[in-house]
Parts: sequence; structure tokens; C-alpha cells
Amino acid sequence: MGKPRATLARQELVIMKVIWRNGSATVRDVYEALREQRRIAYTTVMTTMNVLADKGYLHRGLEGRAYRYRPAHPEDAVVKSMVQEFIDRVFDGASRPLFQHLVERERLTEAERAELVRLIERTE
Amino acid sequence: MGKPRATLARQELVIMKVIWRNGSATVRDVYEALREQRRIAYTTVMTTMNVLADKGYLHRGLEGRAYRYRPAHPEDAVVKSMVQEFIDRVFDGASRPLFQHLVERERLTEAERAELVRLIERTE
DNA sequence: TGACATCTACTAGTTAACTAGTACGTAATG
DNA sequence: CATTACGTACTAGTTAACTAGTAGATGTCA
Repeated sequence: MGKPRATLARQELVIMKVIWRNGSATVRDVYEALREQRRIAYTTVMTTMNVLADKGYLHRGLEGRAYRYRPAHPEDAVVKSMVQEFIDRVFDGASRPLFQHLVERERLTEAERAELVRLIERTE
Repeated sequence: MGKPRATLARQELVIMKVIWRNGSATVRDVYEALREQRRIAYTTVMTTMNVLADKGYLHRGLEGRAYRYRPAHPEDAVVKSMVQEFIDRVFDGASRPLFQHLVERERLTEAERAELVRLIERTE
């Protein structure tokens, strides 16, 4: 009895990225882009894009005889909510542990550390 | 044709957290813990814990007439790989954008900023 | 105009995640 | 010893995600 999740699934996010990058896209546009990476059917892309429209992530508008899909929300806002969901799910809402993981994740050079500090200081 | 994912699903993570917190646990232990939050069947917990054992996240050992489950990997290591997977999936492997989101995510007080800077400086 | 390309709508099959029931064995207890 | 409690094994149903095929409409072009 799985509960309905209005979140972006793996492949849905891949498709959204293409559309965000292009500003808008047709099924064919996305199909061509995905085809460069792997084998996938045109109809698979179309079905997923219609799911995204149903979920409210995309708006459809007729253009000639094909539909053109536009993002309903800016990438930044959607990614932000994904980060929030991840923090909630994995760290019970606390962002500090994630910070910790990030700074420990990779060996930071002196320059990179300085860069991060600057990033923090700069933010209001 | 979904591909097999050896990742921790939502409810699986919830259960792992209980077991990490306790060091080890029986099905009943986890069942009792989850019951405090919501309605769930004993057998549901058991099935999921056996899935976790199958996936290699838990080891089972008989104790009396019940099994005792122990984490196969420390929480830190598993969470680390989850962070990595998230960064790969959402930010195409770049951790910087995630940093950016984090520092912008919440209004940081002066003290919190200082805390973060200290965290960065402290890390080797 | 006939063949072919292109696009949508509709249908449907697979896997993972999640859920829980039934059957059955064993231990405890009156 | 009969009943109850508790644990596992096995089965199975639902939803979301992912995938792709078929049918049919329409446009294009030789």
C-alpha cells in the first residue's frame, strides 16, 4: 500500500534537467538528448513527460502539431525542496550533520576551504 | 523494467536508524519502536528487516528462539554513500551547489556562520 | 495519391517498495 | 495437557517508477 509521492523520481529528474537547460522542450527534444546517453523509446519519454505534467512539474502547450513543455517551477526552487526532503529523511531535519559530511567527504585543499568560508561569509 | 537498486528505501532507512541507535535489535524491538509513531504490522517489520539482511545491510544471528539483527555497516558509512548518491543524482557529482543551497537555505546567524567556518577550518 | 514520417493516446508489463495475512512451530502457563 | 503467546516462513496484494508497444491521426514528399 505505497503512499502517493509527489516527488521527482530518478528518471523524471533527468528529464526535468534537460527541459530546464533548454528553457522548454518537445518530446523529441528530450528524446534526442536522452538518446545520446542511452537507449530509450520515444514513447517512454513522452509518457514520463505527461506524468510530470500531471504532477504539476510541467505545463503543456500546443505548438504546431506537437506539444511544447515548459517548467512549472524554476530549477532552483525544485532542487531546494529536494534538499529539504533529503535532510528531513536522512538527518531528521538537521542540516549540520550534512555540513559535516560534506566537509569531511573530500580532502579539501587550502584554497577550497577558503572558498567555502568566503561562500559562508558572503551569504546574508 | 525497473533496475535493481541496492539503495536504502524510505522505510528501510527508518528501520536501520532504530537498529543503529540500539546497536542491535530483534523484530519486536523495531516493531515496538515504530509502533510509537504509527500503525504497522509486526510481519511488515519482519519482512523489511529480512529484505535488509538480503541486501547486506543487516546480519542475522539466532538468539534464543528469535533472531537478533546487527548492522553490517556503521551508520556513518551508509549515510556517507547516501549523500554521495544524492550529490551524483541531483548535482551531477558536484558538492559545491549543495553547499550553496545549504548556506542559503536558512537564515544563518552570526554565531552559526562562525560555527560553520570553524567546522571547515578544523577539518584536515 | 500512395508511402512514409511524426506525433499523441491508450494500454500494459516489470521491478522495487511497502504492506499485511495465513500457516505453522515452539515456548510458556494455567 | 490445553490454551495462549510469540516467532518465522511463505504468500500475496497495492502503488509508483519505469518501460515500451500498438493504434490512429495528420503531415510530407516523391
